[in-house]
Amino acid sequence: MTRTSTLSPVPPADAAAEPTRVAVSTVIFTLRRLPGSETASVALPLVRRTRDPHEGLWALPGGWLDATEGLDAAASRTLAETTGLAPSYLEQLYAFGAVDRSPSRVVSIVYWALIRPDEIADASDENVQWFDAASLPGLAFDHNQIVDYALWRLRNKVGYSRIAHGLLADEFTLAELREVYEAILGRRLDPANFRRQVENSGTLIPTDRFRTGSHRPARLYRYNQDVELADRGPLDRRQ
Amino acid sequence: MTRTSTLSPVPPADAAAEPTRVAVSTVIFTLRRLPGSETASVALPLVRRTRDPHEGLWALPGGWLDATEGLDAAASRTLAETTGLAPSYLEQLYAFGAVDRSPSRVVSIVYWALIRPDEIADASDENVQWFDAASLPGLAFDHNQIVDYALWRLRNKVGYSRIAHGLLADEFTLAELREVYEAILGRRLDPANFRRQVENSGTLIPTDRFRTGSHRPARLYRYNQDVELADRGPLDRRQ
DNA sequence: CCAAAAGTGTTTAGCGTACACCCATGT
DNA sequence: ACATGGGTGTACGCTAAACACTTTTGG
Repeated sequence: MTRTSTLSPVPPADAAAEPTRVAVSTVIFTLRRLPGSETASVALPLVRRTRDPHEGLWALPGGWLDATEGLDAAASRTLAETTGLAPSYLEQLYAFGAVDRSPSRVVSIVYWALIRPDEIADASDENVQWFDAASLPGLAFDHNQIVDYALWRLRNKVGYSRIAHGLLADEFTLAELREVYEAILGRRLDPANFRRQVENSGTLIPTDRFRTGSHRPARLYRYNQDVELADRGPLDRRQ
Repeated sequence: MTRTSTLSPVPPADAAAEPTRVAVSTVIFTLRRLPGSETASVALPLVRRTRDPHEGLWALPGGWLDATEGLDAAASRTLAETTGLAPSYLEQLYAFGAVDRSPSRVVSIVYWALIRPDEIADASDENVQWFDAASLPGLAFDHNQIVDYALWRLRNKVGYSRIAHGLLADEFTLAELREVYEAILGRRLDPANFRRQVENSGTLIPTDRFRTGSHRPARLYRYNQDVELADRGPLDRRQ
């Protein structure tokens, strides 16, 4: 038998009868401080489905891939169309393609994203609602599984990458940065050790300004733009 | 404006005129010792394209996603059909979907895989050929970029995961395991320190048997099946 | 003055690296 | 016997963690 590349120009005709469609969804995280809570927690927006399948259930924001746009662009577009949000960080998470994950055959390219709390326009839209990541309802499709995986990736990546900055404004105190880490990791960090670690990492630039208001003023820091925020997949890899 | 999930049951009609197709490809690595070389090196099989686009160029093994199979199954199937290989480790790498990566619109779900050298049946197939990963020719589509990314992921993952075992037989000496690491990382490792690290990791079980043949016999080890080989994405995550 | 957060210093434990050294086998 | 890889011991340097301590503000 002589084997050749099966990537023929056109797939078999029978497959074209009910083609597999490509959707793009995004798990977008932010931090918020629940009223009466001491600590911040991870939250994400969900969109109520207005059609079958799973009409009425909450689902990840997303939509169909357009023929004229790349995957990243599709993620940004569908996220904006469904929620009005524009993430400060966006990275591909995983492609989900189990046969039974939807009544029709759908392959979903899922992204995960971060957004700063100050960039969230509180849209008075009853079909978009923010949920605490730790206590989600039953979602449409396999979206609970997807969110769990995105959370795992977030917690994992915060350990070796600078992504926590995607949740903060341009200038921030070390306490604010530490709060981000604590919310994502779900545990308290030693302020003294945290300071040294982040100072020695070379990713922060101290400014001359201070955050005042209570107790001793805290110095404000900026990102060091020379350092990559995080690996964003193969596409912006320089070589 | 009231936003809703754009995941309507059917995509727009104009998009169906020239539908986006889903392909699956695999970067499958093994180790081989080139004749006359002291060290092993990473190698991968490529398939010669027998049709346009890029007829005559070498490409990653792959094929179209079938409507009745999941993504993982499609990767295994297309890999077997094009090369006859069955990997010992298989993990999703990335979804590539740039508009201009192929003349027609194709989203490729790319996997990366490992196979043990002893599992490679040397097929006398002129359309499948093994290449040294460090010196590839110009490949079809964006496949050079994809291989580079897969190599980066391999090198990265070998640092915190047990995937190196996917390139070895059931029983192996520490020198053989070390050789795998050295080939992937591209640098020599201290035998003494390597031994301690891997022994303390708890992933190896010493057997009573030894590899003899030259100099002092070396103890053979087995995998500890209780320890996960590596994270294989969200699908076999237990919670 | 006091509370509380900002910021500094010090000690300890663990781990990776480098490297000296002994052990066991084939030739 | 000796060369060679298998295997052990040890010292050094870096970093994370724990925690005592000083500084600076608001009230």
